[in-house]
Amino acid sequence: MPQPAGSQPAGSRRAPRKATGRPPRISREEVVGTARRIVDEEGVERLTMRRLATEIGSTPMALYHHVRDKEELLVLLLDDYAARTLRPTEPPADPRERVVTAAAAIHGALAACPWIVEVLTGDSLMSAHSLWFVEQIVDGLVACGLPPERAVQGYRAIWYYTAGEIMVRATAARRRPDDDRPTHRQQVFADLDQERLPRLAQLADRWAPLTAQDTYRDGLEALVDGLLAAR
Amino acid sequence: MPQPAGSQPAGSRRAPRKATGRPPRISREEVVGTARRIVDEEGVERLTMRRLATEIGSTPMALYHHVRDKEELLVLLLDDYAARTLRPTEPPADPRERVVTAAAAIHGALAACPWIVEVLTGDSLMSAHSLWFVEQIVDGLVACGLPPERAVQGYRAIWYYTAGEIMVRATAARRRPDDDRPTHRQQVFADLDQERLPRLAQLADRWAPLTAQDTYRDGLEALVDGLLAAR
DNA sequence: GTAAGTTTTTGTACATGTATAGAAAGTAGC
DNA sequence: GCTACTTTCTATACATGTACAAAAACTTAC
Repeated sequence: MPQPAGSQPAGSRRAPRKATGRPPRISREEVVGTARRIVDEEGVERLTMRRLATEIGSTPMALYHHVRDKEELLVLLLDDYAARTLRPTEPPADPRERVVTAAAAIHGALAACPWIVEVLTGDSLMSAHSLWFVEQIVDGLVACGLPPERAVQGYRAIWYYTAGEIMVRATAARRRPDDDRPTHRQQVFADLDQERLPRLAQLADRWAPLTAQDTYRDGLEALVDGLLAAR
Repeated sequence: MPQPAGSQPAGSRRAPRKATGRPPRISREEVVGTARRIVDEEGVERLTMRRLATEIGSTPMALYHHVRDKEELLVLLLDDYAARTLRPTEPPADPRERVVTAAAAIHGALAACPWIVEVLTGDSLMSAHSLWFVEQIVDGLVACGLPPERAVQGYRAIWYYTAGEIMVRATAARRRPDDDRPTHRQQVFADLDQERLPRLAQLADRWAPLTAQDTYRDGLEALVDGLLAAR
């Protein structure tokens, strides 16, 4: 089982006895750093394992001793990105405001980083560098009077909402520009059954501009208010 | 420009003059139907274009005259699935209940269909067969007193929340069973900074069971209540 | 009949992620 | 020195989606 290097056996902190085995020529940091440069300069779609290997001066399969697979590499990139952009700020005094502000901060960071959808998994947000914001959300909900279990549930709801918004947004943006075929939505709205779906038919022409608006914050506040209202 | 066959020129309804060009040996329906069978029997990961082609008795590239690419094929599959499982039912009288019921119906159908995450795009839900439920949601929100624009916003928020939940759920389930490395979450929770993140540290051991619970409906109701509360 | 035009099908080729096997480069024990 | 062991790296191979070009099978115009 190839142990993904990087974290040396945490047991013996001192006495760093000489490592055994062939000495590495590349490091995980070098892999992630170079990958970051490629993504920054040319976009995530140009990041291939072969490209990354030649850029580093190695071979594709050598990378796999430092990252488990490409997905893990992308998660590391996301974490790296979060570490650089998500800076804790002075939290507002009002606990509800603390929740909203922290969620909006996470959302803003992710929205500015359009390629993450490929890694937007359940655990993605749990990177060490975003935990402070999670803490703000959970703690804010508790401070508003929710019992801890409900606060965790509330955090999860907020995360679902946030991740879903990011995903839909990114998918819409990923549309190839030279894609001249009509959108699925356009297609469907074209022949609406006025009898069966009167409300949608009535809103058909206003649908596109309405869905183009950024209403993340409105929905977020509604969700938080709903969570805080005792049921 | 290869016109994706299937919809013949809608202009001349009558006088179905003989089609020109080489007559097709396979149809879009056959492609989708066979794909559905493969997915049903062996799972979506076994659905490859080559496999599908040989199953039909054709060649991989021939498929591309009936579907634009594999993603479109998956969207067609999802639509087909929705058509079979999403049956309109008698909507509740209470408009708020109508909203919640319709959203839960969509969520239930998607949750039972674990492979859709690969297609869970912005437009995916806009398939013709799910529009009735969208109508229920929008109409219910309007009936609760929201102006139409706010109702559309509300529908979008509900969809973000729902899609996010499905995505996170599916990603968690996709974990390969023989994956013995610790989850990212476990990793992170292992060394929590008690000083900086007291709330999370306090909840660390309860986190896993809490996030295993299905709380979709609670969050949905909170969201709907928040949307309905005039701000 | 033949020629032109259109649509579908086929064959070949490429880029990609990554599995697998073995070579290379070091340390420790003798 | 030599052998055993460990870790890292290299070479080769495969499955996949799909781009591209050419062939095949029709209809229509002459």
